[in-house]
Amino acid sequence: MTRPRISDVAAAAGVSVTTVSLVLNNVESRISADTRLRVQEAAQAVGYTPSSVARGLRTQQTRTVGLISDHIATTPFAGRMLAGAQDAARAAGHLVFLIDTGGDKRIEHEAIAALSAQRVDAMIYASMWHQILEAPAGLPAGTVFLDCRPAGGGFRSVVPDDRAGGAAAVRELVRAGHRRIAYLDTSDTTPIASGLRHEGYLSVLAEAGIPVDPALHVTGETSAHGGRDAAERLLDLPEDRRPTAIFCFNDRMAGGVYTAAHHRGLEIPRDLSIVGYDDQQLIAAEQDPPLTTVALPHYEMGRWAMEVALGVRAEGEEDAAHQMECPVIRRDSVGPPPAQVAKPNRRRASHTDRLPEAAIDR
Amino acid sequence: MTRPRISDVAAAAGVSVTTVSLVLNNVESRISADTRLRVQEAAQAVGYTPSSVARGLRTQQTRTVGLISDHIATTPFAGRMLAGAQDAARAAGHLVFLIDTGGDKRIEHEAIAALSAQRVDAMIYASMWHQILEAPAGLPAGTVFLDCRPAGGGFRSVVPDDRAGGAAAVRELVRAGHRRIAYLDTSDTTPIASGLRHEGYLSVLAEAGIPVDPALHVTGETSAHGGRDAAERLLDLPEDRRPTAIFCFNDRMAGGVYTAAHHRGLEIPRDLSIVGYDDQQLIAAEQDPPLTTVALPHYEMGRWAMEVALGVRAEGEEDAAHQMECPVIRRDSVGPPPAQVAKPNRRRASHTDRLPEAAIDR
DNA sequence: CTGAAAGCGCTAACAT
DNA sequence: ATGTTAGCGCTTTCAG
Repeated sequence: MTRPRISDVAAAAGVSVTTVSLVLNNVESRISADTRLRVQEAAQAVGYTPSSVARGLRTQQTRTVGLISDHIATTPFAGRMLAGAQDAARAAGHLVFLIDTGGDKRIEHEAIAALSAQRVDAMIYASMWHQILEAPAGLPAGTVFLDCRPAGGGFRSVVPDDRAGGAAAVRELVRAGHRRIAYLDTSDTTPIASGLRHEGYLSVLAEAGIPVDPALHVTGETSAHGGRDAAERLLDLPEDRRPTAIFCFNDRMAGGVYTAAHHRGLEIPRDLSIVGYDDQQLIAAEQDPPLTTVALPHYEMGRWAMEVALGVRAEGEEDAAHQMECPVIRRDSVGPPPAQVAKPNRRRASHTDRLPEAAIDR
Repeated sequence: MTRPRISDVAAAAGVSVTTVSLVLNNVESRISADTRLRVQEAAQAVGYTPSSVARGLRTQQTRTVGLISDHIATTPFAGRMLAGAQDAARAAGHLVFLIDTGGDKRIEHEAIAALSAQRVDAMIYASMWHQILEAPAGLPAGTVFLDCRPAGGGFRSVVPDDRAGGAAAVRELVRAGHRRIAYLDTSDTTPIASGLRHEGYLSVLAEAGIPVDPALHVTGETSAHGGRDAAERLLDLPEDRRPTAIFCFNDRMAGGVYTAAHHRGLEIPRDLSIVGYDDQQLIAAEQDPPLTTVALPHYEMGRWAMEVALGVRAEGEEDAAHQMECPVIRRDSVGPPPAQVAKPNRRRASHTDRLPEAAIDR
């Protein structure tokens, strides 16, 4: 038994294939209402489903999109990007081919070729985390970069605004009254986010008139363990130099800070406030107390990328390299700093008092 | 500028399209070596990429597969299934359409229709977690179910062997010398895995001649919090009835057990041994000490599903509903039970001594 | 060893 | 208001 085709429907309805095509595609109502009905019934009766393949060949539009990524599909990390991209694609009536290259350049090359051969209407090149990378050869012109940017430019892209995100995190802490705020950074120099968040940290300190203490910028391996080690160093500082709050490069490292704090009998947020980054559900929401963190707008970025790739969103010229806001997710790991027990410091107190709300409020 | 087609290559090489097609598809070397070379060079020169769409129309084979899932792509959970499926697809020269329905039946229905319209060569229906579900209407005959099974049968499927997995977890504990082993179960009655793992638990207890204590089977919400609460109840038991080891429904809940243990000053595994399930990297590997757990063979299941869907793996008849082994991942949360301090119990001791290794060893 | 030609299933001029 | 027909770009008989 072979699949019914349009001519079968035409025969069953006693009309031409043109008519069938016209009614099934809702083209110009130049077809009479009752032929229309007859055709629809005939199509139903024979169980007809138009072939997207034939249609694609004829129209030169496949209504498919290729999404190439290094690891996003196979990693517990950025699945929400996929969800956003998918939703946008579905809304536009497109199907998505997903290829995870695992970071293998050869596979990536093949993927681009295969996707081109499939005549996808658009292509998205996604990364697991915010980075700047060499655009692979052979990418079609309209390709949009998701969570990464091409080193040489030439493609549209969307990435999180990590600078603003870092600033928002630290501002959260400054608002709560903290003055000794550490940045527990990753020692990995690859992620561009590390530096950007640091810039955000520095800018808010400046806004709030808080002097920078280099001892409060520590780094560690990007893991709970690394976070814990780095936190130990911070908490080993003499009491007047010890931070009352720690902004962590990510939630995993923040998890390590919890461990370090618990081991010293420090209660969060009473004795120490913590802000993470990434809003990884499995970590952030399940800490005790739940971790206040900055969310990466994965879903929105995925959606944006797909929408501009498909042309349903007309992005402005200046928007070719889009930055997306990272909202802070308030949970319970931030509180006011512990009351100063010893050596109250006039200088510190006065600064806190005249903290310009306006300056830290946007 | 339009894409070059096969006739352009033919013209450039001074041969017919037949010849071009033949050499580009490596068909029967009835083509002379030098025409072959000329054609290849011409193809290269004009930048020719065969259209999979046209080829698909002609051959009625698209070399594409549809993968419909509820949530696997957008959840931090089972991405490895995708990786396995992808790798198998790539090995077979197929591209995969991925559709996440978010559990929405209407979207699922549209997805099946869209994929059929695309004339995919095969289809996989995947679930985020092991369950038995009603097969949606319209699924093509050869569809294979991944991490789930159709209630009525009729489709091939692959799921983890949760019964054996539960048994392996508990055996791990029995081997370490434990006799008072709790099963910290989920209170959610949906997951079929819960009951299967319980069966495994019971069977190993029986094997080892350990009497079942109903007080040692507790349930909680499927989260760190739920795990913690349930663990509290277990640890509140009078000393002689308290478990020395806890097998948890999953790693998240096991994380809660760590918290409960720490709060009481219990050290793992010195005072309490723990085994989880799922091997979620973000949780299991980052616990302190790292959690011994049972891994779900996501990658292998994804691979298996794709291979049978594509027919590269000839599964036996009896294998239509395949069960895949869940390996235990040994880390550092299991140790011998704490030395009995009070009321040494002759019965208990004698049992431990004559524990039949053979019985618990397979 | 190579080429001509039919046809995969559809859409869209162009007729009528 | 509806039908005829020419392709979309390829593979594959069937002839030479």
